[in-house]
Amino acid sequence: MSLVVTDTLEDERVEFTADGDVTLYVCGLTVSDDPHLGHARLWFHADVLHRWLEHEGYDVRHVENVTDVNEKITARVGERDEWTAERDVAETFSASTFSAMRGLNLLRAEVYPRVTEHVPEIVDLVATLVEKGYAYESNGSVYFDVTRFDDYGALSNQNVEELEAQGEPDERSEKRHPADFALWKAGGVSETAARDHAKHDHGDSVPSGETWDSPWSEGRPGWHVECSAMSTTHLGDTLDVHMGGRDLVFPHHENEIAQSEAATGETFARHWLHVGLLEMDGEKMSSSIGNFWTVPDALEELGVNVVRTFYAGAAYRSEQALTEEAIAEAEERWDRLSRTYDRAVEALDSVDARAKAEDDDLRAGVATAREEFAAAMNDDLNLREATAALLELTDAVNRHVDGVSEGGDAYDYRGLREAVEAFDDLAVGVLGLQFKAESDGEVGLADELVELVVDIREAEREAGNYERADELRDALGEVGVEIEDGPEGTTYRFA
RNA sequence: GCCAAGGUGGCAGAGUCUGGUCAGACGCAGCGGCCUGCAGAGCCGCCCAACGCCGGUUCAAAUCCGGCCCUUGGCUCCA
Repeated sequence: MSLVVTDTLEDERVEFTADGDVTLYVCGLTVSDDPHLGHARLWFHADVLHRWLEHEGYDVRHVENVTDVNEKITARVGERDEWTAERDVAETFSASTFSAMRGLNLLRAEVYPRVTEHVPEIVDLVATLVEKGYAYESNGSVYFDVTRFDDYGALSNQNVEELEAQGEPDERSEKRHPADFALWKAGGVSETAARDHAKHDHGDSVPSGETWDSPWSEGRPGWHVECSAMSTTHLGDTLDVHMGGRDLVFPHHENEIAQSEAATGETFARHWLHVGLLEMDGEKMSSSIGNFWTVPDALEELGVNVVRTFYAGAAYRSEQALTEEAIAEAEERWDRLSRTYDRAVEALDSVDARAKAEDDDLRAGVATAREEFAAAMNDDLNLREATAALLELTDAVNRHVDGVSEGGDAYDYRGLREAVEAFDDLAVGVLGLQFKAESDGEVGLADELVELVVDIREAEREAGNYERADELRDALGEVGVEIEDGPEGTTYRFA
């Protein structure tokens, strides 16, 4: 079975095609602030695509840029004492971005290129475009001439004639066509821009940011050209997949196509995948609107597994609303998966590998879950359906374990092992969830103490002192230990 | 105004390309049962109910065509 994806350029579902190696470029972050859950949504879906392609036998070369040259970054210079230059601000938020990515359990990309390290490549690309007649210099700045590129607007279905002006008012007079966009801008960040984007008062010393030498002027690279230069540098002229947020379709990605294809004459990207925006209170989550949850805060409050389960609840191409209900649902789904995984591992630990009992329901459940998971993933990465396949497997596992503890047949060692392998392969390997259960049999001090309390409570229960027993259960609950009384005694787990 | 993505049961979310075989699966919320000292977890069952609106094509439309309404995004920095 092959993977079908929704391609923005083709405007429809298309079969994913690539040879054994897949080049994946993700339009990354401008490091001017802590990343929020909207950014993380793109990362998550790129990560799951990466994981699924590897699962299906592809070698994935994943590159994600870090935009560390931007007027919003410059605008924050001086906000803290240690931020004396644009690079200081960028460094702070690059660090917080990478830390957030680790916290989200994202597979590492091969390279995280930065604009500051690719200025020569950017200048070369701009020079090529000028030589080929696709760009022109004006007052030391260089603009892309959209009228020279026939397919301009194909990605976003825009008509060049109807486009409004791109860029700041002061640069419009330098352009031949209002839709032309900057490849290189002479000089530093304008005082207006630095003041507009600032979160503090600059007073008299307004930062203008770093500038670089070029054939046209001492200046700064345009935003769109960075991605073209960096993706080509690391992944070649044609990308297999280019991913980004839906809000970047126009003008950013449209401009990338124009620059790259004008320069190389090759198709820039075979597949364009756009991730829908995360909404909060009916509008998109955005730093500039202020309705955002930072990744560190969300991880602290919900944990990586709930966050990832939440994202898996909606298709990448759709919008997704972040609501209390949606989070509660994700918590329930995750708890259910993780409890069942723990039960399966525990049962597995308690049986002899030579155990011969067979539970056809369990074994069929594993096979079905694997088939349905794969079918869902190949159907345009339908993660909710894929998760549903795993949740159906939890039913089969629970039925089996319940059946045994209620006096039925013995455990089906092989069936349980296959179930745990399926969870490890799919939930852990593809969805990037992390189960806590370890079957190493080690007992730590915490376990011994909890068992001590559980024993005391058990004695109270036997003596009929339920009030006292409930107090102990509540007390354990407060320190994060869940107690469950079952047919075969009391079990506990660290929540 | 122009461009794009959507509008399906209480919520969430498939199906729309390839008209009929599914308005399906999973989950949340709700209801009942088993189990239980209670709770939780787990299992089983229920949930009469929904295809934004108006036309058209067709033996047949959630699915195709036309018009309209609404939501979100883009057209300025934006994942």
